[in-house]
Amino acid sequence: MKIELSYTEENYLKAIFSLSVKKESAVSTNEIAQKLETKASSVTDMIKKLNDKKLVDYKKYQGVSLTDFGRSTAVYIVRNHRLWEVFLVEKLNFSWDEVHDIAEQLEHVKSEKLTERLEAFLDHPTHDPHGDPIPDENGNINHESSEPLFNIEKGSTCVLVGVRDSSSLFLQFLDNSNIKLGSEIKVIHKEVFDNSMTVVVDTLTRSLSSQITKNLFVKEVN
Amino acid sequence: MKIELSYTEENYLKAIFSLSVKKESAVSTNEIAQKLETKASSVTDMIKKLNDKKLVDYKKYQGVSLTDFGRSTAVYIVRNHRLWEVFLVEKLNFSWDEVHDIAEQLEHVKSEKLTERLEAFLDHPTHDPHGDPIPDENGNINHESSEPLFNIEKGSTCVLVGVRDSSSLFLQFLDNSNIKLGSEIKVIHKEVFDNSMTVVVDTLTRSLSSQITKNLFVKEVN
DNA sequence: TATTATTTTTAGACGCATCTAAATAAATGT
DNA sequence: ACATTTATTTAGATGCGTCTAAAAATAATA
Ligand SMILES: [Mn+2]
Ligand SMILES: [Mn+2]
Ligand SMILES: [Mn+2]
Ligand SMILES: [Mn+2]
Repeated sequence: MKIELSYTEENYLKAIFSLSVKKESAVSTNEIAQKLETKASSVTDMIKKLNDKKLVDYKKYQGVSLTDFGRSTAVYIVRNHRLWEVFLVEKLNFSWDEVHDIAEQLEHVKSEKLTERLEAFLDHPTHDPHGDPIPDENGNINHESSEPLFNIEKGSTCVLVGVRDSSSLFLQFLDNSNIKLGSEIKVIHKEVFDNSMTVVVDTLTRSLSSQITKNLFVKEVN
Repeated sequence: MKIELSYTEENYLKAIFSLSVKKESAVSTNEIAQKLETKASSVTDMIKKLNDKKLVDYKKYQGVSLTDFGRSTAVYIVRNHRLWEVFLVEKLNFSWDEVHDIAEQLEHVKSEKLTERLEAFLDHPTHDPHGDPIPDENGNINHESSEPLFNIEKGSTCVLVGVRDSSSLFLQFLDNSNIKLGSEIKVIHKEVFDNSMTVVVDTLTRSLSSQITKNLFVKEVN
C-alpha cells in the first residue's frame, strides 16, 4: 500500500501519532496546532484532507484519530527518524542534542531500500540516542515498561532508559549534570512544596525540578 | 552569507549551474525548462525571483547566468549530492545506478555540519561513483582533462574516468558490458556511417553507438 | 526587407499550505 | 437553564510553484 504524501502531511501524521500514544481518545485540533506551531484553522483544513485520504478518522468537533493505514505510515516516518538519529550519533559523531533537527529533514527521504540498508549498516539498533524504541520493518514497536522519574518513591534506585524531550537545552543540561542513558539514579528526597527531587547520580547529589523528573524515564532496579 | 532557499529554488540553481558548465554564454529559458521537465513560463517566473535574490543575472529575453553567490550555492548542493552518492555506494552497498534519485532528495538536507562530518566519514572522497569531482568545502572543483570516447582516434587506448549520464538504464548497460570506471578501452574501429565504434574492453570486443561514446569520458594513456 | 517561425514573457487560473477574522458548536459556571 | 467562555470550523485572503493560452520580442528565412 503506497501513497504519495507531502512533507507537511507526513508531519501532521507524525504529530497525531505522538499525541495518540499517551491518550486513548481522539486528538484535538488545538493539541495538533500547538504541537506543530500552527493555527487551529490550518489543522482543520489538513485533517479534512487526511480524512479524504483515509489516513485519519475525523468527525466535526469530535477530534481525530489515525486509521491503521495512517498509523503505519506515521510509524514508518518515526522509524526513519530514529534510524537517522542513530546514524548521526554513532557514525558521524554528533552529540544527542544535535541530531533531532537534522533527522526531522532526513526522515522524509523516500526510499524503502534506503531505510532497510541504513538499518543493516547500523546493525539493527533497537533504540535511538534518546532511548526511544525503533520500530521494525513491520511497524512493530517494542514498548518497554518505564515511568517518569517523577513517580519513583524515595529510597528507590532506578536506571535512566529514555528522555521525553529532545530539545538541545534539556539534553545539554543532562550532559552537564553527567546524566546519561544507563545512569543509576537513587532518589533520596522528594520535596512536597514544589515536587522537586534530590537524587544521587554517579556519587554526586543533585536536585532536579519536576519539569526535569517528568521528562526522565526510568526503570526501577532492586 | 546564508539564505533560506526552497527545494525548488535549489533545483533551479543546480540546473542552471549544470547547463552553464558547458557553455560560456547565458542559459536560455527553454533549456532550463527542458532540464527540469517544466514549462518555459514557470521558468520565467522563477528566474525573476532568483534575480531578485541576487542569485542570477537576468535580462528579459537575454537568458540567465549565475552570480558568484548563486554559483557557490549551486556548488554546495552539488557537493552534497555527490557526497551522498558516495555514501550510498560505499557504505550502504547501493550500485551506481540506484543512487542518483535518492541523492536528489538528500542533497537538500540543510546542515553545514552534516556535510562536513559526512565528508570526513567518507575519508574526503575526490570523486563520486560516476567519476564526477566533489567540490571541496570552499566550492573549488578539480576539473580534470577528459574527453568523450567519441573523440578518441582509432588505435588509441584510454581509461574511463567518468560517465555523463546517470540514468539507470545507461549505467546498467555499462554493468552488463563490464565497463566501469578505470576500465581500459582500446579503439579498434570507427564506423563513418553511424559514428559507432568498435572497442576492446577487458579482452572483449564490443560495438558502441555514438550515443554511448558521447557519454563516456576518458583519458588517453600512452 | 518583409514575412514567418521560434522563443520568451505576460495574463489569468489552480492546488497547496498557511493566516486572520468571523461564525458556530461545545463546555463551563452560576 | 441561561450566559459566558473556550474550542472548532468556515470564509476569505496570501504566497509559492505550477499550468494554459495569448501577447510580445527575437531569430530565421524568403
Ligand atoms: Mn528526534
Ligand atoms: Mn530521538
Ligand atoms: Mn547524481
Ligand atoms: Mn553522480
